[in-house]
Amino acid sequence: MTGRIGHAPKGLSRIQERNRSRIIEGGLAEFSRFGYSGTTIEKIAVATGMSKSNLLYYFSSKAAIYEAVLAHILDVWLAPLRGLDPEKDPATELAAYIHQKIKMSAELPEASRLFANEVLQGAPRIQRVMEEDLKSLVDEKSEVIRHWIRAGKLEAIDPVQLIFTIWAMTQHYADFQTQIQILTGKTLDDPDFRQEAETTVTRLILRGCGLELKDGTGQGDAL
Amino acid sequence: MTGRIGHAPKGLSRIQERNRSRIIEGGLAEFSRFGYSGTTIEKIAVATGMSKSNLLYYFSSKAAIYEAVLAHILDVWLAPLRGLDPEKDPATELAAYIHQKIKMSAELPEASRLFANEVLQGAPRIQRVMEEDLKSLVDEKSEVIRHWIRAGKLEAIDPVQLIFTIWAMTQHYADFQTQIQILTGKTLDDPDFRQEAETTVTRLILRGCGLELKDGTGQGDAL
DNA sequence: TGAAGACTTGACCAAACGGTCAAGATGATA
DNA sequence: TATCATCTTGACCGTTTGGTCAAGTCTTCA
Repeated sequence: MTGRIGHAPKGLSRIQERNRSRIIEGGLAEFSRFGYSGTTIEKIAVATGMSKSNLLYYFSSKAAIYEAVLAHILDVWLAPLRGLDPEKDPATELAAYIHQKIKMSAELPEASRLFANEVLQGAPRIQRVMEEDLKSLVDEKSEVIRHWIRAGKLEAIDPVQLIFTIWAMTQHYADFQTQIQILTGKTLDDPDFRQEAETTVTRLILRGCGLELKDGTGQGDAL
Repeated sequence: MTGRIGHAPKGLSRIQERNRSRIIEGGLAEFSRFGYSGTTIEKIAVATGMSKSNLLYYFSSKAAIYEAVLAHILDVWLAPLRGLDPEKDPATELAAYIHQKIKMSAELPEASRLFANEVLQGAPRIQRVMEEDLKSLVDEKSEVIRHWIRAGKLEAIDPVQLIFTIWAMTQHYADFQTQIQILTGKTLDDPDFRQEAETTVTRLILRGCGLELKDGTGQGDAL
């Protein structure tokens, strides 16, 4: 009863750190599959190998787990866009951005699906984050794209529309994985399919902006 | 007790027809907003102005309502792709297809979100439909695209990837409406924004395929 | 070693939910 | 108007679910 945890970010014991991580991991798996309402604390407990009561020792409620999961993946999910560098040339940067986004869809499809689920339902729990952090990030990167356009490095195109279409195409591979697998038998786990997806998206975006990519494949992996 | 309804498609009374429609309509609104698990029969009842018991008079279970909703929108949702005509030229046809898909996302965003929700969760209830009807439709239309490519009317591109990217971009405006509204303050309800979206998507797709659109705007509305 | 906290759990509770049922209201038909 | 099938509803039931609690186990450290 004395061991109040609440939302203290400081002084997590080894056990707390480990168990909170496990819960967030299991929560991500369940929430991304079944949505918020379709997920029960009990199912997360089973997924993590812990008891339901113990989950509620570390998080005060189901909603608290959900929010922790969301917060945990938000930064990593937005990282690629943050990396868009106005000093480099747009073809390289856009191709790299698409590469990163495809990579995220391949390696963290659950994160993509969780966001999709959340936004689909009106983003009731991350509205504030979107209105503040995401909005300012998108505004900032829109300005980068406008900078390229003003510099004559890029054809005129609405920056926000450009960002939306990149999001749409890349995340589609994670969000609609089931459909894609049914129709093609493949997912982004298949290296050939993944390369084909990346090539297609890159081609559409770059050409749509009047750009050309020098090197056909094999972009660097570094952020 | 004698008035068995079950799944008899024949001989629906006027009242039955009206009430089943209302339930499907209300069900679409609720299921698309909150997902299957997040929707309660009671909420659908309130939305339709009927009692919970009465809903269960017309449909044997919540799952039955859900399936009726799904079935109801499936045909109309796939209609645009069915219209892809191999005899006409690809630029016109692809532009028309994108136009239709944007139109659907604008006018039936709930249908788009319902499908997105369903697929996101592994398509547990429409897997068969996708494996059979959708797969054969996509196969057929992929062949149309390949036909264009063989005839030299279209650059070489993977037909399935092309279809996926069109789906991704157009449906994104419905599925992520909340996000788009937060970031731009607009939705497809805004005529200017809708035109901008359609122009952007059309431009990316056509250029990506090495095509040009003669007429900039104002495509016909007819199917 | 032993005490004080941190950690874990099973039993339990109230609310919400899907679904049943019997009884009443309404509409069609003669 | 009388009759019967259709339609509608409130009361009710069993299950599931989020969350509480008291009691027990394990860690840590003097």
